[in-house]
Amino acid sequence: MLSPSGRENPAGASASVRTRRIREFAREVLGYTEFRPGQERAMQAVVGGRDTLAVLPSGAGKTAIYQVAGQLLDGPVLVVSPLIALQRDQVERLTELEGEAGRAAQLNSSLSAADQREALAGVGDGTVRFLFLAPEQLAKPDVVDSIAAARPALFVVDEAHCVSAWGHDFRPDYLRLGGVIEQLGHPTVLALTATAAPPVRAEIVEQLRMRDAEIVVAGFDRPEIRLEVDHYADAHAKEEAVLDRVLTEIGDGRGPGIVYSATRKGTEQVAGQLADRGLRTHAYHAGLRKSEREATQRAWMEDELDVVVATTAFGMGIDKPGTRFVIHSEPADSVDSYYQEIGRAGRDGKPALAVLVYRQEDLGLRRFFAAGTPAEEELQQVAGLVAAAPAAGLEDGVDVKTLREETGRAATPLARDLNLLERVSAVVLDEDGAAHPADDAPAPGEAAAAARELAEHHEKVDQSRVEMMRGYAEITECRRRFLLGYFGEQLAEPCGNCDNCTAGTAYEPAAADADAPFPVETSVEHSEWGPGIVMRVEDDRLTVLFDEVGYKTLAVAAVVEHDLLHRRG
DNA sequence: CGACAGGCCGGTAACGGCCTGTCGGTGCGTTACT
Repeated sequence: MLSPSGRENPAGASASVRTRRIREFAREVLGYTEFRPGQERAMQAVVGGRDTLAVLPSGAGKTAIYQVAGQLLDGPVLVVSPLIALQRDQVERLTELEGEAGRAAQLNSSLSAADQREALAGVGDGTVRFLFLAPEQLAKPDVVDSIAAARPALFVVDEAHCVSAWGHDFRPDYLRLGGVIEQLGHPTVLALTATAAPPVRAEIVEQLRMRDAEIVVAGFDRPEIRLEVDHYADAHAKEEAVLDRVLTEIGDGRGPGIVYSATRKGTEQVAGQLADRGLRTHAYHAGLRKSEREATQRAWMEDELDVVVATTAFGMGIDKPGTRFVIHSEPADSVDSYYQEIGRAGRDGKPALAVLVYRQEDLGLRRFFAAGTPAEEELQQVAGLVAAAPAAGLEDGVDVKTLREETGRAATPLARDLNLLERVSAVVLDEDGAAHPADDAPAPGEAAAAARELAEHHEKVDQSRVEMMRGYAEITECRRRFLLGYFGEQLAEPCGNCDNCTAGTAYEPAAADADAPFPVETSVEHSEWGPGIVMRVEDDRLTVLFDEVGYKTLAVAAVVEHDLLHRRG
């Protein structure tokens, strides 16, 4: 079967023909002699036209999936990528294969208007096979129109956990990708990420409106990373401990490494103190000049630094296989983030170390960031102003600037309010970011109540994710077992490579038994919190992930005595 | 939620203690100005 371009169309071909074509292409063009776990299955699914979510560890060749699939499908491939720097790297990598895999281009605001037009024209005339862009580009109707006209074959969302982590307020265009995919006629969707717990996977599938999604999950375990948590009650003692751990590792010749701090100020303090002690180090956070950040990143990649002390700004797209340790001076906002961050150590497969230097109070900042359900009156005021706009003669809608003048509030919370109102179908945002009342919009009071409820739901889930981070820090059992369980994988034996295994506490409790009333992965229903899935069973406690309220830990005795949970399904 | 800075109080003055307010993370794009 030949497609109009004269290319064999594997979507219509049999599975065995697809397999042959995938293997040939991977060998000839990419030089693959064998696939890494999950890779070929994901390629199969995508080439067969199936929406696919692939959760594969870093370095497992996620890029190769769309390179191969993109070559075997008939039409351009869009790759949504969160950072312009990442897009640039990917384009460079693909350009090395140009001719075989097809030309790659990027579309973003760092290009001149002429270059942006050229990239879109290239997609239209078939000379550009891979187009890399940020979700914000797809908020522009003319961009979507010209891409739609080129009939894309594949829509890739790289670093797809950003949909759930950033979409709700920080980069709302991530949540609009589902609608964009529909506008493009629903090309095959491929979502890629290295770290996503089951609820994050579910959210990615839902937000991107993936149909009958094939979910490929491969090997979460990183046994080469030793896991440790050091507990401190005193802030000063904790700071000293961070410095000591770094100095010990570097002093013993195990380096280089990354220190993560929750605040910009924290990164500068720690970097300053490490520099005073003779280490080659730099702070890295989003408040530094671009040139400074690039210099630090380059020095890090070229082995000129012992340690980078960074906020979460450092990491995505930075792949340094010889990173020997990752030390956290504060807990991450979720186990998902934490695993992503420590996963930057030991990518060469050699032993590496992940230490969380933990103080319970440090979770406060994470709780603060997870909070932020706006007051209903605030939402109602915004909804009211938008609803009144047409009658007030504001035909171009209400923009954030106008709202600031009317309400006296800051732009960020107002943008968040508008996003919430948009998601409860009260408001429509146009390409300029101005708000218009939706058709059949609910009354402002009703809209505000619905929006508040939605925000509250997210807040509960986010807070429960912080609680799971606390759980990781405070368990006495095998830490790897906890981490893998969080991602839905069960480890049969304690790992032997975490502090609790070394101390022996990991072996003490009777391991989660099959005769527990609700074993791991049981579907349950709670009278107040609704349906959920048992994620963890300890001696006397159960952790359940509820659809509506996130993770909850329940005492087994209370569950039995008050008949709190029922099996489902 | 918690750390920290600044102001205020107290029948000495200097400084310790309390209260109050502010701030804290991630990046795209656009625009104004060098």
